[in-house]
Amino acid sequence: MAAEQQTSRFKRRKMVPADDVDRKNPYLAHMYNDNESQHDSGVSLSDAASLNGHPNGNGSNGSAMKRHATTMKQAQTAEDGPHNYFKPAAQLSDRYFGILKTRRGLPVHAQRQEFLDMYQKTQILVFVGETGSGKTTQIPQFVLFDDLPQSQAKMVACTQPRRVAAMSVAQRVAQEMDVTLGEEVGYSIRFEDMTSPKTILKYMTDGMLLREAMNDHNLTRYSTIILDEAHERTLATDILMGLLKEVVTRRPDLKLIIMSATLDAQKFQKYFMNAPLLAVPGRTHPVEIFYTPEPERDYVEAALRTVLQIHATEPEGDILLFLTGEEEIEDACRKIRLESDDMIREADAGPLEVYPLYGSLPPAQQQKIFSAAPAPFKTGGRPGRKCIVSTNIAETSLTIDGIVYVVDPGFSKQKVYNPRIRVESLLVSPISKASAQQRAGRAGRTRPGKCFRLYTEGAFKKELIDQSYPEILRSNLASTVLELKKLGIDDLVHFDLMDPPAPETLMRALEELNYLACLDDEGELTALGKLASDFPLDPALAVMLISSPEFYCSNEILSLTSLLSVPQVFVRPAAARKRADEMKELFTHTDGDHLTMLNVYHAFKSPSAQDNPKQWCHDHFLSYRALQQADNVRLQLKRIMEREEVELVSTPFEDKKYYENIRRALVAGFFMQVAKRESSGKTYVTVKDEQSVLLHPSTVLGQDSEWVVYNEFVLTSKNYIRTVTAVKPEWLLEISPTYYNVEEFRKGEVKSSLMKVRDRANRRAAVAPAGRR
DNA sequence: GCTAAGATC
Repeated sequence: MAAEQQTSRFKRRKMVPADDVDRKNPYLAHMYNDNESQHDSGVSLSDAASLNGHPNGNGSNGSAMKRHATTMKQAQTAEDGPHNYFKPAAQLSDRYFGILKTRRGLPVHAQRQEFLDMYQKTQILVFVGETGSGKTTQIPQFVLFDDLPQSQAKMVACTQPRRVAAMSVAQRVAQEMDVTLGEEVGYSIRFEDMTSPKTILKYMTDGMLLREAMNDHNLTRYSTIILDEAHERTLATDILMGLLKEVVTRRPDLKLIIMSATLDAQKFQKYFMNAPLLAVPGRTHPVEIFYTPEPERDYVEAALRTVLQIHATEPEGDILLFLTGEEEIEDACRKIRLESDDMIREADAGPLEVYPLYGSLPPAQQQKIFSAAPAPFKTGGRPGRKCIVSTNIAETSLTIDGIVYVVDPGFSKQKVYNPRIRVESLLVSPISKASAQQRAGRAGRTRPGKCFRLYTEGAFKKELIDQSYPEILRSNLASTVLELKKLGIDDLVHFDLMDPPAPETLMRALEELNYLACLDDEGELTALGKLASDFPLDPALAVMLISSPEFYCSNEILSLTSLLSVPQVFVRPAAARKRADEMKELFTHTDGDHLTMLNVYHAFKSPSAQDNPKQWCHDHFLSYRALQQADNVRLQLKRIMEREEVELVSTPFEDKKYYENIRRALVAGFFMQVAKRESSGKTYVTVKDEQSVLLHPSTVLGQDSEWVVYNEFVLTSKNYIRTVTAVKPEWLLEISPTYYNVEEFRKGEVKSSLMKVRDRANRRAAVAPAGRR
């Protein structure tokens, strides 16, 4: 059978099981050569009791524990109950003891004493724990029993890159500690603060901790801060690391734990003044890796072929295929379904259920990936299985049990930033070795699995970089620089980041903030800049919002800002493009996409739509989720505006300047994102950078607008500007004279055109009576 | 002729 042959084209390669790796792990050297026996005996209960008093003032159970001098034995005694150590009045439940037994079987538990020894000795600790080690749930609890934050009226914080992780881990740990979620154990994410004055352990997003740091530079509420998943190197984690590196010197009482997957632990150690490192093995099943002997020309085609081969020839087990984006995924799903139907008819294959998975999929659709694989057509027949075709959301954010086969073509969409043309865009790029490993690991969650890499072993070794570049090296840093200024970091150039961005990127950010008048010419934060940093928004959006009362439309700009900070509100399913476009026309404002979006929002908030908003959105091909989210953001921003006394005003809808005012306010924030149509008629050129661009095909704007502001630059098959609205050149000169200092423009169509406009305006001004202007 | 995913007092 052809499929059989093709499978054997994969070169077999045995992957070493995680445990073996760890035995040979040089980071673990310290485990085997020193004084671990000294703690083995532990402190006897009576010894412990003679130490300091119980921090709760209640020694009802466990032994008295001295802060930063406790032992594993003491903690375990306390955990063994019968009373809840952190809630002395409460008796521990049966469920608690059930979970406790499981917890004590986790790999981290075997090294609890070792962890305590290191934690007590050092201010900063790097902790490496692989998947399945239990680090995220257990380490914070180990810390609690030694740090005793309640005795200092402080908390232990544990950051996560994702909201869902912060929520679900907090939920789990509250159960493990037999407390109510939101009391002793809570979480804090945007739009939801699930903590109380009782809280001693708080899981939170890294962005949330960063926001807190802006108002409390020393993070005084915390006695220990744990940065989890630090290897993901999110922008917020990177900045927190730089910040905390300074905070620890100002606050000798603060302890810091950096938790990461193994790969670059030494880098963290080095960065944190050679902090000691503790490594704990994970618990996963071995995954066999296969490579293609030759490079594949068309990775999608190769991926489909591989999936079908697995279905035809491999034993029972579900398949996970990684592709790069929505359209590619939907297309692949369609093709796999077609082919598998043929296989069922012609080759007696088992049933195959195919599910797409990507972030913008409605939650109900996302949930489907967890449904059980289909049963064989008849008992004893060929196994049924499910195949999930996913973006890299399945690499870190979503874990699907039951996956035995992973197909990895080796690509993902990644953000790249080019400071020269100031364009952030998404490009399909090769993944890193670390990502490839993470993907392979998805096959070994429940039992031994196989991973088919659609590239050669040579390519894996030589062409893939070890780690993806951290986000800070791939982003426009305007909002980061503003945050750093607000964090009290004056000297950005010498701020010690783990991977300092290119000087050009920093310069661009400073320049942009200076044009936005958030920083003065000395680089100091202005009043506007301070105010802008209070909003969880990109600087351009924040400035637009803050300026909008001057244009009598802050209510409208508030709505628009919210809409621009959430995913696309227009839905356009491949099967109903025409109807979707017709529906969009109902909202179209011919002057631009911004105004069209605003029309959508107003319609959404109208009583007739609010009657059954979900249905209404469905009928009008709009994303209910996005609009709801926009509503949420709007409320949050509105509260900040009220607090900061930014006026909320509107131009009456009947006023003929209603839309014009909104368009002018757009210019106040986005004057740097303006393009002019070239005389040739089809293409546009961005001002100053002179990039040749096209209007994105989704725009409502015709080709008749000479000047437009755009919300984003997307670099896909061509250079597009997306979400565009027509503006008048005289507004540019009037609203942002510093940026539109025409003399400084490079010679060209933009310059000559703006000069004409300026001269016309000047003539008019000269003629007009002084009092009239 | 449209292409990620995660985050923000």
